[in-house]
Amino acid sequence: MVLDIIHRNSPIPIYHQLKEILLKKIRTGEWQPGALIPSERELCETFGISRMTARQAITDLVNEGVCYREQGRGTFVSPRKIQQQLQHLSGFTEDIRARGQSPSTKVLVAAMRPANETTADRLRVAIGTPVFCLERLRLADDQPLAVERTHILFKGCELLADEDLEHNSLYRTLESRFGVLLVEADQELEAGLASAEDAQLLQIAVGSAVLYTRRTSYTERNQPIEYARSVYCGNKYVFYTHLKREQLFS
Amino acid sequence: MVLDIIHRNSPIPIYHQLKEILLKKIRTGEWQPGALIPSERELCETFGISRMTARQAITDLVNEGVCYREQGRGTFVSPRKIQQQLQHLSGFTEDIRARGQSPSTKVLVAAMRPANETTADRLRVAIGTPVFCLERLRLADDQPLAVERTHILFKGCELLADEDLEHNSLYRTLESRFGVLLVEADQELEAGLASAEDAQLLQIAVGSAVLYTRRTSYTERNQPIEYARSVYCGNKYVFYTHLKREQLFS
DNA sequence: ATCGCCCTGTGGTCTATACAACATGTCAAG
DNA sequence: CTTGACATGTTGTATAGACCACAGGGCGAT
Repeated sequence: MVLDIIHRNSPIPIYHQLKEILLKKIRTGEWQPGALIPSERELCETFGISRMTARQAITDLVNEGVCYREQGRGTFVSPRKIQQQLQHLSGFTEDIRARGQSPSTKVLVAAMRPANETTADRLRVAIGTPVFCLERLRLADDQPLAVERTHILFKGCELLADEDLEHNSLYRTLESRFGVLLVEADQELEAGLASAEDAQLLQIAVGSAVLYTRRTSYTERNQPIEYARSVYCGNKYVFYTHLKREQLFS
Repeated sequence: MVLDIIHRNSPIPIYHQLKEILLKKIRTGEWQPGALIPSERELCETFGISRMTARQAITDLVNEGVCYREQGRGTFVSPRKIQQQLQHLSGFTEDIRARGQSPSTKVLVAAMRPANETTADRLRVAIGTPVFCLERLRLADDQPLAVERTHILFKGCELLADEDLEHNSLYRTLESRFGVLLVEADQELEAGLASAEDAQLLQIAVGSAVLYTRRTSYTERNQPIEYARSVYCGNKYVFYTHLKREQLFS
């Protein structure tokens, strides 16, 4: 604690400096999840700042879910958490890596095709508009895990056919090679039974449990770029979500 | 504005009272999205409170996404959005109503029981700790749709046995009768096949597609209160989520 | 007409202080 | 041994005041 000091003439607000100091202790593991962090008054004393200022730093961390307070006891480091949200939009590649497995991909289809009714509706264009269709078998440790059928539409999307989408993440390719950044998505999940075609691809029995997902992804400008339908092996894939209640319209 | 007054001897904090007053103006549409709300100093003057107190109320609203600030200009009402997130934590009753169907419930079990290993782990207590177990069959338009098995633990949870949980929402009961507000949850979703027991309850064939969910719900203080396992009919229920990419730790 | 300064009002940061509410341990009275 | 009062330390709420940074309008100099 001694080496971390507050710079009073810095343009960076004191509460923000303190926040960074505390965050560092937590991220480096010096303060483990569940650990009691110094009390507000202790922080005032240590850094020579007002309690309200120390409190503001901690309040920020609490709002971000990094810490939680217990009146009369103190402030503690939150257990793990966070990170979850991001993974959902990071795609299959990152998802699998995050769980310590080795992802691989087999491209089944990668070509321009006219949009059917559902796809056209999701991407807000006319039926028959040519869109880039990508069908991929996704594997983890060489075990088939999902079939992903995605439809992409933006200016120049036909150039996706030249990309190596077996070894590169689709989302990273969109971002780095085409400057297309997907930041939001609506997703539906539904349980079902494996069809003959899906069963064969996934090497499971017809009628096995599978999870269907349908996802529409949007750019910052709220423009739909991707519509993806996927089929996941029921016994090999679990979806995680973190839900948060908003007070509005209670 | 004249009729809304702050009660100084109320046990409810002033900043919270102010927050409610502001929220009401927004919800009733008196202040439309994009509208400029009174300045912090103006609110101090109007309600006879300190600026820091007024500021705390507004800060809460900003953190909840209801308002946004612009330095040098003022504080404004946020454009819509939100709403989606809420539905996930609003529970079955609100979910079904939202889709225009009539929800009903049959309570199968409602009693205190010792926690098993999984439940104890999720609720962060010792194995065998008595928790309130609630098992309910959920129906929409009198059609069985899901079986919900939830375990709840907080001081006084045994009094839940006296509540009418067939006609009242569990979450609303927790909130209004016990002052327990669940604001966050971690949820897992997985596809599976109906077991004999679940199939009978849901009146479907054994081996039908079902969706399993496991959810741990937390209070504002990040304390786990509820651990729920549910089974949903695969062909009658679709989960919606809205995903958003977060910058955290970028 | 345009540029630039100043004034005013806004949110942003910070201090110093006070008391309330709650958790926990200590210790004396029963 | 148990109970209750008390002390201490924690976060929660609230006040009054100060100065900074920014936005925007007014107004004079050019």
